[in-house]
Amino acid sequence: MAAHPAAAPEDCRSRLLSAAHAAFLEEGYGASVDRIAARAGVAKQTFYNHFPHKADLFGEIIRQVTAELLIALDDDGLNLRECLTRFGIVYRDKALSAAGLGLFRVLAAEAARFPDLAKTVYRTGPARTTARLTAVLQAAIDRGELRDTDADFAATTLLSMLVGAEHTRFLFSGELPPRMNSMRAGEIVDCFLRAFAPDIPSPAAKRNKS
Amino acid sequence: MAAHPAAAPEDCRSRLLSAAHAAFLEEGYGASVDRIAARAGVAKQTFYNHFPHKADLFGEIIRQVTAELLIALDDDGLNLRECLTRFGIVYRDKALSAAGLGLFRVLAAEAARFPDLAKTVYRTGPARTTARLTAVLQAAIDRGELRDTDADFAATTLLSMLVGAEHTRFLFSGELPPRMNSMRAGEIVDCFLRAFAPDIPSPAAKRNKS
DNA sequence: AAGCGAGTAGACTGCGCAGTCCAATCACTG
DNA sequence: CAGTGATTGGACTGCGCAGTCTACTCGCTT
Repeated sequence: MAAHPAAAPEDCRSRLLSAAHAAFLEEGYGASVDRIAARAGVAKQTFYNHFPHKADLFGEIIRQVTAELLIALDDDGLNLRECLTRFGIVYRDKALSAAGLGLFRVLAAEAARFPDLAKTVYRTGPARTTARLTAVLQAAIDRGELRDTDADFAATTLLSMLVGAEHTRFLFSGELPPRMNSMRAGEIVDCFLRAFAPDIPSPAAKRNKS
Repeated sequence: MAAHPAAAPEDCRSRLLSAAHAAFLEEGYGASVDRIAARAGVAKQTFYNHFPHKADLFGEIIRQVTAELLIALDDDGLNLRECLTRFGIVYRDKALSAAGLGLFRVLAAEAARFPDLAKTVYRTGPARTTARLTAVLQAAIDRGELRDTDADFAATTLLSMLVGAEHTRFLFSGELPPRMNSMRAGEIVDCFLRAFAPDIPSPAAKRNKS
C-alpha cells in the first residue's frame, strides 16, 4: 500500500516553488520541508528529487521574490514631480506589501546564516534602486531643478522618507498597510522637493496651491 | 564527581542576563540555553533556577534592551534646529548601533512567535518616540517656525529620514556603521527644516527652470 | 508486455534543542 | 558542626527537523 494518485507529473516543481514561496515568506527559513511538501500536495521525497538541499530552494525563492519586487524608474518626458510620484507610489506599494514585508523580515532574520544571499539581494534590490534614483536626481540637479548636493544623499533620503518608519510599524505591530499609499507618496515627494529645491535664486522654488 | 568551584552565589542571575543579552542580539531567539549558560560560565540547571522558561528570559532581555535604547528629547531653551540635531545624533547612534540593529533584527524575525512582545516594544519604543517628537513639532508649528501641516506626518518623516535606508543597508550588507553620524544628522535636519519651513512669507511664484 | 522515469507513503537515522532529574559539592548560618 | 540552599556536571526524555531509504504504483514509451 503506497502511492495514491501520483498527483502531477511535471508541475510538481512549480507547485513546490509556489508553496515554498508562501511558506518562507510566512514562516521564514524555519518552514519545514515536511510542511512545504504538504502544502504543495506532494511527497517529501519529491521535494528532494527537485532540490538537493532545503537551502537551495530557499535561495531560489528569495532571489525570485527580490526580482518580483524590483521596480522600473522611467525618466521619460514627465516632469520631475510626476516622475518621482509615480515611482513613490509603486515603491510604497511593493515595499509595504505582504511580500515586501515578508522578504524583509526573513532576510533580516537570516542574514547571519546566509550572508552572501543577503548581500546579493541588497545589491540587486535596494542598491540598484538607489543607484537608478541617484542618476535621475543627478540629472535634475544638472538641469537646475534641484539644489546642488550629493545626489546619492538625496536619493537615500527620498527612499527613507517613502517607507522608513512605516516599514518598522507594520513589521512590529502586525497591522496591515492601508491603501492611502498614493496620497501619501505625493505628500512625501512634495516634502522632498521642498527640501532639495534650489536656493540660489530668490526664495523661490515653492509649489503653490493647485 | 560533580560541582567544580560553584562559580558565584548571587551574581549568577546578572551573568545570565548579560550573557543572554549578548547571545540573543547576536543569534536571535535561536541562541540555545546551553550556549547561553556556557557563555555565562554557569550550569544549565542554574539557568532554570532563575527563569522558568527560555521565553521568559527572552522577554526580559528584549524589554531591557528596548529601555536602554529609549532616548530623551529635551525641548528646553534651544532653538528648533539645535534641538532636533541633538536628538538626531543620539537617535542615529542608537538605532544604528549593534544593539539597535540586533534588537530590530531579532524582533522582526520573532514578531510572529511573540506578537504581544513585538507590540509592547513598538509602543514603548518607536511609538513613544514618535509621540514625543510630534509634540515638539506641534509646538514649533504653533510658534510659526514650521508650516502648518500634520505634526504626526512631520515626525514620521523626520524619523524616516534619520535612519530609514541606512538601517536596511546595515541590516543586509553586514557592514558596520561609520562614525560620521553627527554630520549626517545635521544635514538631515537641515533638509527636514527646509521641507517643512513655513511658506507664507515669500510670495515667489513657480519653480523656474534655469 | 516489458521497462523506465517520476511520484507516494511511511519508516528510519542522526542531530540539536528545551526542559528534567540526580548525586555530589560548595558557602553560609545557627 | 550540622543543616540548608544554591550550584554543578552530566545523564536523560521527548520532540521536531533535514535528509535517506524502501517498497510500491502509476503513466508513458518501445
